[in-house]
Amino acid sequence: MVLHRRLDYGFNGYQVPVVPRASRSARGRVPIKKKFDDQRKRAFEILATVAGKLLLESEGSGCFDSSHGKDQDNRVKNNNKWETEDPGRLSNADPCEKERCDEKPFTCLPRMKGHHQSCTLNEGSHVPDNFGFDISFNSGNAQGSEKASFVEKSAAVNGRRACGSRSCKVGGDSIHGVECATSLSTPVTKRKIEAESSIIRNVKTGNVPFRGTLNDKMVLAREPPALVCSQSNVITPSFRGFIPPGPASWQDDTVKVVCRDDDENSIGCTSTHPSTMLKAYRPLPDIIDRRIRNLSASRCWRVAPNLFRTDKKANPIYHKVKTCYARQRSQRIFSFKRKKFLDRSPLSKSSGRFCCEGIFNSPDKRSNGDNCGAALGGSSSVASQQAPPRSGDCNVKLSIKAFKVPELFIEIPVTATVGSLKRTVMEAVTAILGDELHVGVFLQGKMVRDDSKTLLQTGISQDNKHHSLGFMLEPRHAQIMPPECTEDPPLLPGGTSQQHTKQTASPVLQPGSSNVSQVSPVMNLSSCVETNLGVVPPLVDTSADNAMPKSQALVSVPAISMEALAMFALHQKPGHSEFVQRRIRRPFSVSEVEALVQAVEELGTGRWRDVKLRAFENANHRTYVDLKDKWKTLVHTARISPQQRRGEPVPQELLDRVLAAHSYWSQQQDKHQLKGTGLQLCL
DNA sequence: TTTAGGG
DNA sequence: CCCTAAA
Repeated sequence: MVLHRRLDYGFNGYQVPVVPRASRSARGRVPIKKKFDDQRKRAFEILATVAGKLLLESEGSGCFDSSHGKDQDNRVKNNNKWETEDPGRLSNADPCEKERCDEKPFTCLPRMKGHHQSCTLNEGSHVPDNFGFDISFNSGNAQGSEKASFVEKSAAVNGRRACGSRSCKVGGDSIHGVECATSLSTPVTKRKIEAESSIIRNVKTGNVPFRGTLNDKMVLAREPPALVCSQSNVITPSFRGFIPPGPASWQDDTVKVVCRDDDENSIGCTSTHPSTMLKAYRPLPDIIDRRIRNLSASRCWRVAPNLFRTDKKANPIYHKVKTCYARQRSQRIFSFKRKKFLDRSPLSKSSGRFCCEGIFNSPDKRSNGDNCGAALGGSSSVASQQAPPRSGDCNVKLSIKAFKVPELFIEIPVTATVGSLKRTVMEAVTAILGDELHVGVFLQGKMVRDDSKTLLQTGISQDNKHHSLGFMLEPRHAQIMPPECTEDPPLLPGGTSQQHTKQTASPVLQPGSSNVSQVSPVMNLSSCVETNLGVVPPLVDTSADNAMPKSQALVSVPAISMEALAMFALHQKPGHSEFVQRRIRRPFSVSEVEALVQAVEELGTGRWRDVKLRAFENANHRTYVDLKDKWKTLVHTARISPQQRRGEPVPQELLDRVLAAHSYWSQQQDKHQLKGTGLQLCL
């Protein structure tokens, strides 16, 4: 019996504009211990950093445009203007830029109360301290408070305040500054990214002036990437002039949306649900921004040291940042818990690879030598821009305009809210991006699988083919293991299946729905299977305290699944132990709650280890501390009014049992205490 | 390591 | 969920 008519949305790729952000290394001092809100944010950060670096490197000497600040002072002044969100700044800016912003192209996300903030990087100028990168999606209509909060992020530029949330342009791409990074006097061309990884180690800074092509890119950027339901493949932005005549794979700024329902199991069969998809698409920037915002928020103190060189009076933000710094500092003792982290972090124990390290810095042949550097130094997906090879220098200059993200399938009940849909899409994308990323290269629509081939052999080095070179982000183990998309393995004791059934019947977007995503033939990604075989990717050591799949590209609706997927998207580079990651939030399902209640009823409170062993022995992601915490919240939940409860509703019956068990065991505890006291008194 | 409790 | 004192 079909409880829900489900809609399957296949997102045949997202455009992930490459937006640079600051490199950790350039930031100078890194906090001894820094906890990130979650791994996904870290993944985004990494991605953004990498991508942005690539772009920067490729664009070569991209620096701040002199028109926006011929010297530092002017630039800072401009920064101040940005900070005050003076839209009039645009009047002084490149007309194209203004136009671009007015038309809300994807590269010009509304930020900070709707004002686009951008500047242009040009050769010869410098990157301010808080020049940063982040990722934004191709939605020009991101709204709301998420953006505004960027205003809160501030940083110092060479001792002067500057808004940490600016948008700049690099070769047509927007750069949303998030935080402090390099020294002001550090030209872009000098900036390397050794800190994050050695990705660009071999990159030769492409000294390709992009001015000449800037407008071309702008033309491209001008068109909002409306979600167009078409049969075309995903398209990353490309130069119009370079659009290959070939099959739909290079249509402009379109994102294929494949919509399915239960009657259409055929992968290739697509229908269109434009309105729905547009809605579904929109939340992405919000999410991303939230991630970035949180990220920057979590780090706002990191830039503080620079601020101490500033003049308080002249820089109100100084206080804000300093306050933030002080507060965080007071809250956290920056003790470094690397060991703890390593012990707990699955991936850190395993591959320990940086997200893209395997791509750019792996020992294999896929990226070594100048070819790698060249390709990366300018890696260009779509908006490739190639300088004529100089004699004796056959480097390929590329510029990654955007990454293609693997196709994504979502199944969601028709009864789900739009908000659920948004969240689902977001989480799916997040999960993908949060995974251990692998960069796929496709040339003229075909994936280049042979990593050992040289660019020359592959044809990438040929000018006339450059336009069809693309980069795609794909989960590292996408081809290796079939990801699970079901809820956490039914690790609960007997009776779980019924609970799951109960859960499935819930109209709420429920994890237990056992959604099975469909295989994406395009991406060659495995489908989710309703098994708990625990297939282990060869590259990942699961001896750590988890048995969860680590790589999923296709994601089904369950939020928990999404969380689970993202959970292991931890890209930890050995030695970068400051990246202490917070575990992903994984709300307890009703069945888990039931199992917990049952165990506590039997064992009592205060025996969390036993509870764990009894009811969650195989749920490696649930520690006894987690169970204890959950019980605590359950008790609290049971005591508050149903209106005040949030999250997935717990059946009242369970909550009653919680209260009963809690009071009972509390009594028992009291009795024991009294007993002990009495004994002591007697003695 | 586990418990307990604050954040 | 995190952190940590205390057992």
